[in-house]
Amino acid sequence: MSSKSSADIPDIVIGRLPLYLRSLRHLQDDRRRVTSSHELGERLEISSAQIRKDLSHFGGFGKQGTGYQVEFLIDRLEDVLHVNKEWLVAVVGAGNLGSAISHYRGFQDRGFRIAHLFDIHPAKIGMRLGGFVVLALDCMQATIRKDGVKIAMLAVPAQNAQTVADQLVAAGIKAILNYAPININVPPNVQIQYIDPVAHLQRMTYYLGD
Amino acid sequence: MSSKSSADIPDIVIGRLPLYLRSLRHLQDDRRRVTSSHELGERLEISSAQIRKDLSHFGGFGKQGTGYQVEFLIDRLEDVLHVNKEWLVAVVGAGNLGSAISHYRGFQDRGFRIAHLFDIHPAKIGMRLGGFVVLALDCMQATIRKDGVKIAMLAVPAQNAQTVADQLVAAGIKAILNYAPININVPPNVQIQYIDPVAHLQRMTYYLGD
DNA sequence: AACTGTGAAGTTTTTCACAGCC
DNA sequence: GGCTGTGAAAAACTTCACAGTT
Repeated sequence: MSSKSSADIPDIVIGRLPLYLRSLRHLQDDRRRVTSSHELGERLEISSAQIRKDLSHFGGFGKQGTGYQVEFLIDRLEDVLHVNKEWLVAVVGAGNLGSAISHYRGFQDRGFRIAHLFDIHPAKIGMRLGGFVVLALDCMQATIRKDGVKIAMLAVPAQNAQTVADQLVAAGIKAILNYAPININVPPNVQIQYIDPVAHLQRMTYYLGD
Repeated sequence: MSSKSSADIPDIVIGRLPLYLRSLRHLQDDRRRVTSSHELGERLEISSAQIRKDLSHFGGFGKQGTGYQVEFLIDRLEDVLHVNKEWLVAVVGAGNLGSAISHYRGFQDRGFRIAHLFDIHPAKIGMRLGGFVVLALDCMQATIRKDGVKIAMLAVPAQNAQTVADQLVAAGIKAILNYAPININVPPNVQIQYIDPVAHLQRMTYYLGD
């Protein structure tokens, strides 16, 4: 019933919280004030018991007989995930992907603001992309350290990903979202997550047959 | 020891196979002929026992005392995942994201070829993007059906995602990779996977603290 | 009547540990 | 000696089912 220390809570539970938060926002956009584990579960194709158990790790957010207040639950989940403030994010790589990331509006309203965009190619440095001036990789470490940026998105070619990640870690980055299709080693106190569209496609073709 | 019918194999195992395949390709790029569950496990931060058990679902691919032949294992995993052929993929949405997807070179060598790029905006139709001419959404269903495309990447705004997904399913699409940050309903015989960078970021900020 | 929070039960997934082979 | 493949054991995760609350 009471909240526990963060080490107790399974990572798989943490991974679902952003999905709950996302669905709750959609409910809120539809002017809904109250919801239930059953309704959320239907939207997300997750069992209602699962949702109740996940949320119960952090305290009793619902009311028996009533359900969950949408706004209240959003606030609580934002607290838990530490997105009740705005995080600065550095983007490394100003190719097509880095450019798309820089133009994407969807980070801002969910707790993340792009602070800088870096690239190694002299031809790109100084260009404007998505409202950012492309900065040289040479000033990356100093800039990240100066502004206290803790999160980076890595959109460089696979062959450079480890080197750049090492520089990011040295500059004080604590979380990396890696778009390069390669595994990267980081110290245990640094978070890493991967985005590999092809891995998702291959997972689906397994079920498609020949 | 012998391979089993696909229904027996846990989806979580299938989800790891693309990662094994990706690592094996990197080993192959480094001219390595042989590897082991231990080496793969170190690179992927997965236990060696896990890798052996996963692979054993599909038959005995390794040799005791020796390990796994890199090329042989790549071929076997490509067979299992059905990426031993080239799949055609339709991209819907020619905004920044659709544009980045269309320019990305990394789909081709891993079994996927972009066949078409669709958008609804008259201003974009006819433009060249990443080697593709943007086609009107009106001709999407006919084009997909004509070419027998089975896979689509959805890169449209969240508010349009469900509608477009319904059209894709009606046109015969069997797998959707959805980049829109919203849950979508599809029939049970259609595969769906999600890419939501913000969900990954929020998962990491949980561990970053305030 | 409707819904949460939660122990207990059930299921899935991972790890262990070792026989068997190169 | 080094490695796989695999039953058995352990751990993790999900679902059940219901007491308790609104």
